[in-house]
Parts: sequence; C-alpha cells; structure tokens
Amino acid sequence: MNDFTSPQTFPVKHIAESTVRRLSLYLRFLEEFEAKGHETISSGELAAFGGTTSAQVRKDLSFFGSFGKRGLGYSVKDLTAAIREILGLEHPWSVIIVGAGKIGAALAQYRGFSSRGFTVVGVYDKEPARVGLKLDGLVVRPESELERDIHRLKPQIAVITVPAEAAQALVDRVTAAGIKAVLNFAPAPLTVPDGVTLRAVNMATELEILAFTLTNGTTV
Amino acid sequence: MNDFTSPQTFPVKHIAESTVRRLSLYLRFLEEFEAKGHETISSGELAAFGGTTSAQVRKDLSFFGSFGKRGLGYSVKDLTAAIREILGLEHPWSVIIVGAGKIGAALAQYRGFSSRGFTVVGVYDKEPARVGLKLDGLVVRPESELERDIHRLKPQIAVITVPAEAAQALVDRVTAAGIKAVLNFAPAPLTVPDGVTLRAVNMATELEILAFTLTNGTTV
DNA sequence: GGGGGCTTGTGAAATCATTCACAAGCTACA
DNA sequence: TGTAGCTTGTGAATGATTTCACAAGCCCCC
Repeated sequence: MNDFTSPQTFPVKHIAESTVRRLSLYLRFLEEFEAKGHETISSGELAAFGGTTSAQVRKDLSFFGSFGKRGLGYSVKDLTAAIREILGLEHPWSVIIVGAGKIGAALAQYRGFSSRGFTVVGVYDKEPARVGLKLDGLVVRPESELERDIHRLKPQIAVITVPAEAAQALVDRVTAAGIKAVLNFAPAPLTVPDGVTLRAVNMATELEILAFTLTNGTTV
Repeated sequence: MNDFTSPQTFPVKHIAESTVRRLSLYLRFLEEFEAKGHETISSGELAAFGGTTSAQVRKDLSFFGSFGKRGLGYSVKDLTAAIREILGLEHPWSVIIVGAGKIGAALAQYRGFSSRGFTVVGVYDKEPARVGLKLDGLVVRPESELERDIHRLKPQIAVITVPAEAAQALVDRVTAAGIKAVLNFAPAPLTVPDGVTLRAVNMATELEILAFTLTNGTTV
C-alpha cells in the first residue's frame, strides 16, 4: 500500500549490496523504457533487461514497499520515482575529485554523473603543472585548498584518483574535513574512520576476473 | 600437498566471484609484502590487509589446493606464484580498447594494466578526428580495422568505452571476430554470445550505492 | 456481476557463502 | 625425543541470498 502522497522513509534493516546494485540497474532500464513512451512494465520485462529473474526483481522491491499493481505491473513513472527515492537521488550530491591525472580528468568530464544528480564541485591536484587546467568548466585547484573548499562547499563524496602511495594520506585529509563517502580508484587498500563509507573500483581486478574465467572455463 | 614441480591445472567446480576478487586483492598485498622483503605471511596478516578474516583467506585458497605450512604460514614467493597461476596471469593477455574518448584514452595509458600482464594492442575509434592520435605509443586506429586487427593480433579481451547507444553493435562485431571476454564501461546492458564472458563497470552505479548508504544510514 | 487471464507480493525452501572450531602438522627448544 | 606454541586446512554450523510456488488482487470482456 503506497500512495506516493508524502515523502517516505524506508525503514530498512539491512539491504544487501547486490540488491542496491540491481536497483541502480533497474533505474537505468526504467529511464530507457520511459523514453520509449511505455507506461507500465512488469517484473519479467525488467528482469529480462538486467539478466535476472522476475522473482528477484519483486523481492528486491519488496524490501522497500509495494509499488506495483497485481495483474498489471508497475507504472514506469511511479517506479522510477520510487527507486530514485530509495537510492537517495531525489536531492543532488556534491562530489570532489582528488587527482587530476588521466582517470580523474576523464571522470571530471564524464556526463553520466551530472545526468544522475552528482555534481562535481571541485578537482584537485598536487602538481603545479596541472593546477589551473580547465576540465569542462571546472578549473583544477591545488590540493592545499582541499580543507578550505570542503568546509565551504560541503561536498559529501570524494573520488580518489591519485597514485596508490598518496591515497591514504588524502583520504585521511578529506574525511577529517567532513567527507562522508569515498570512491577509491587507487589500487591500494584504504581505511576510513567509522561513519564514513568506502567503495573501491579496481580496473586490474576486473581484468583479472576475466582472465580467471578465460583460464578456468566458464566457472565464475 | 603441492610441490609446484609441474604446471598444475586447478580442477574447479564453481568458484564464487567474490573468491576470485579476493584472490586478486591478496595478490596485490603479496607483491607489496615481497617488495618489503618478507619471506612468509600468515592468513591472518593477509586478512588484515584485505579487511576479511583469516578463515576466509584459508577457505579461498583451499578451493585450489594447499599452499601453506602449518605452524608457519605461506611462503610469499610461492603463494604469489600460485595465485598468479590460479588467476591465469602466468601468460600475458592481449587487450583492445574500443572507443578513444576520455575513459578509453585514460585506460589506454593506465600503467596498472601492463604491469599485470595485460597488454593493450590496439585502440579504436569511429571519429576521424581521433584516429591517428598517439596514446602512449599506441596510435588510435579506425573502427573499420577492428575485424582485420582481431584476426591478425588475436587479442582475447575487449574493453568497451564507447557511448551506450553504440556499445551493442560493437560488442557484436568484436565477438564475431573472435574476442572471448568483454569489459563494458558503457552504461548499457549488453548481451554476448554463449562462450563469451562479460563484465560491466558502471561508475554511476558505484556512486549510487554510496548515495544509498549515505541516505539510509550505514546499512549496506 | 462473474469468470478468465495476468501479475504482484511474500512466506517457505533451496542454494550459496562465510564463519566456527578443531585436529593435524610444523618449528623451536629443552 | 618430547613438549609448547603457532598456523594451516577443512568439515560442520551458521547466515545470507536467491528461487520457488502460490494466494491475493486487478483488468477486461462477456
């Protein structure tokens, strides 16, 4: 029972990361579906896109409420709104990128972020040669300004794209200054204080999982 | 019992992706450990690095054999070699990058790949303006050469970094030409023929998982 | 208004992954 | 040679996630 008349909170015990990851996927498909002008979608259709099963889709959603109509499926518009709210995308997030090397610069200019409500409010580098570079309207700023800017702009998320050996020190600085979530692209294990969320993306690991699968048959 | 005297095959039923991902991490820590001159390492030390437990480390390894000495731990050198062999890193892999935009160019120049046995043998783009660009010794080639080059150079892995709407057509082309594994950076769901492995990396999803955690408390 | 054909939402069952707990085995040293 | 102190390797237990299966509910049409 869910009438969408008021902002809801989703009283959550513990949600598996796999569920959250799939919700993010569903959201992407829903947006495509909406662009095509479809009004409703069934769990089976959503599952077909995402390579999962209709039961999985329904179970994922059931942790947060019931959003469909039996016999009919889901309103594309309403389900989109519901998932956006579940994921916390109803208000925009501010992101800083620490490290203006190849990856940092690529991310700073990546359209996929801004289109989903993540606004890059600062890009930082230690190298004087990179400070002042223009990346898509943003100017690379010196790392020494990090603390001041975090206090001023209050970004919630920091993306770390510096070399492995510099990563921990910078994470310490940005979390001390108030950053609450870190997305780490540096190939180094990082630790963060309690209350700060950390995720890591490691390109080499992704290729190594492919290598394992190629080597050991289709057994992942 | 495992004497490393002959190339082994690891007679594997089904290994969880989480296990393979951790093995890749362990490998990174082992290399650091080796660089520091340590000769042996215990499952507990390895676990401390990776934010897991000693039992998990031992269980992960136990799927492939026994590599340690009771009472002593693991020889850093031998375990490194064993994991490299498990992951299939004992011989080099050839990679092509399809799409020489920001992300593609960044990946083409990323040191982390070559240092782990992944050699980028070609970068491709459709845009005449990008064809001919030099990326770290590689010259961007026209997409029309894809099939010819795949037949000639026999790369096993393709990294897809083109816009979402172009991705499926290119995956169809490279898999038809013989590519056996695809790493997809395009924010689009792709399908591949049987026998081809597909993995996806989606930056927006990673940020959305962070947003969920920030919104819903520390419940992932 | 009633029946047929769908599709959701959800407990229960099955599968999969992690953690526990301990015997077995190694080294060091008396 | 025997004992103490570690650490591995691994079945068994626990915990988490996915799949199953079906009652409940909705729409359409007769």
